[in-house]
Amino acid sequence: MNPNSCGHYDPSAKDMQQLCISLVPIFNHLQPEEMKEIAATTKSARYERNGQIYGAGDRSAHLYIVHRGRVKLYRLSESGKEQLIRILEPGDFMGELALFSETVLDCYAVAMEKTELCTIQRSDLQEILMKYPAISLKIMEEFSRRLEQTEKQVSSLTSADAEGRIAAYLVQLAKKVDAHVHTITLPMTKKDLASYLGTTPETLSRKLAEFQERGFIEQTRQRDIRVLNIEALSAMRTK
Amino acid sequence: MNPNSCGHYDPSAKDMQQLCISLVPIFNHLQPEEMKEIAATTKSARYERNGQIYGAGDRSAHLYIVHRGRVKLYRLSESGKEQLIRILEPGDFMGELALFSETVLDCYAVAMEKTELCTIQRSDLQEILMKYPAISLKIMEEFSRRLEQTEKQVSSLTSADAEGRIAAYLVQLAKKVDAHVHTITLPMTKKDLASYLGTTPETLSRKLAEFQERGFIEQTRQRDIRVLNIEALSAMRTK
DNA sequence: TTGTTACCTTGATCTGCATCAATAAATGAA
DNA sequence: TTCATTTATTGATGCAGATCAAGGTAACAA
Repeated sequence: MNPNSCGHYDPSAKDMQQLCISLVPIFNHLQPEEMKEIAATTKSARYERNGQIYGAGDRSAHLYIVHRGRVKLYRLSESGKEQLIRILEPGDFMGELALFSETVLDCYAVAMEKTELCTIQRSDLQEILMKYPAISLKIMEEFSRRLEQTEKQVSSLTSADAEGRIAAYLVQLAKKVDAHVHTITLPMTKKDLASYLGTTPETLSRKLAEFQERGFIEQTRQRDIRVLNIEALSAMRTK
Repeated sequence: MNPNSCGHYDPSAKDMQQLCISLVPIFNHLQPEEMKEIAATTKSARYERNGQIYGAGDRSAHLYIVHRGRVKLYRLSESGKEQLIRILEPGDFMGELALFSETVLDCYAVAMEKTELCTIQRSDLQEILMKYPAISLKIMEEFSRRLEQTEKQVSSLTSADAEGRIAAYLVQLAKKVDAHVHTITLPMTKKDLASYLGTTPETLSRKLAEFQERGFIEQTRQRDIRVLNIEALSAMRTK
């Protein structure tokens, strides 16, 4: 699917496009002229909240790089249930499968808020990669990070129960923020989080209530949680 | 871990090493001289059945390419249970995480049979990739394939029950072999397969027995299964 | 060959959590 | 602001499958 058919292409914002290139990790190590050259091959696209970037069944041959905003990637199961794959933040990219194999996309990409993407066409990117091999190294770095992350997700699904997975997720989030504050904000709805963790909203809700009961956490607002006892949560992975 | 400390390094088999390079998909598209150049930087290592190639906690900076034999990659859960990540066959590679990030390995690699690997050092590979950018494209292709595969595994763990996952696995195997024969051989023990599918050997055994009861399959020898009704199995994914 | 070990199978039990249902609360649009 | 829709919570119920146990079988080493 051409991004222009959903989003808005703004041909006048050349500087902004270059900015996009200079912001994302896979390109921001290049020389200014190199960036300029690449920027010339990219297009920019904007999406409103809930705007669909692509859907299952599309045949895209683009690499999408998130410049601003957030994108939700999900699959639909047989029964129509939404399974969250991951959330992309600025600097992340998607669509790479279509770049290397001639496959049909099997998941949906939707903007979670006002979002701006850079897109690069398959053929253009391949030329760029042949010319600037260092970019490939960056992309592979990102690939391996994501592969590691996804493999760990498989591990946690097979080796921990729902309670353990939820606890581990909170610990992981808490460790990212300031070590003393430990107030975290869930990056998505609890419904989506439940899907991501391989459980249901009901179970997630119950487990969080139980953690609070036991004094491990305190739920302040809708998606804000203060972690009070990170050790107890850490000790929770079972099996 | 240096492969030479576990396996046997055979410095006289230069031709064999070159052969190794010429056999794996990420290198076999190169010109003969290019292959020769790369072969000069690789080492060969042999492992006996059950020989450990590396273990969790090791700090490897090698890319391992399977030349002959099969390698089992697994993680140990908190409780010491083995979780199978994947099985590598000739042409597959592993250890790529260590090539791009300075992380400690968190899984085990063990030869399932007499196995021969090529190893390339991190620094050597990075030089090669900068010199021959086409290799990076091949590696990224493989990365994206694996990422897709792993993401699908996550999907199946969250969206299908054990019965559905087992059925889907059989279908997938059956589709790989000759369409008319439909006799498949499990590539691993049922214990490992259960781990891979996120269930227990007991459940796997029971479900296979049930499938046989219902006439969908026929279990011949230990790991041989004749698929009699692939449609019924396909229709089994639930949720 | 024999012994040893690991693997597989079947039975009985028990529990974690999905599911269905019914409010309540929050969010975004108008 | 108000209304409509999505999201979150809490209760009651049922079942798939994990776990424990024990006997049978295949694989491998000596």
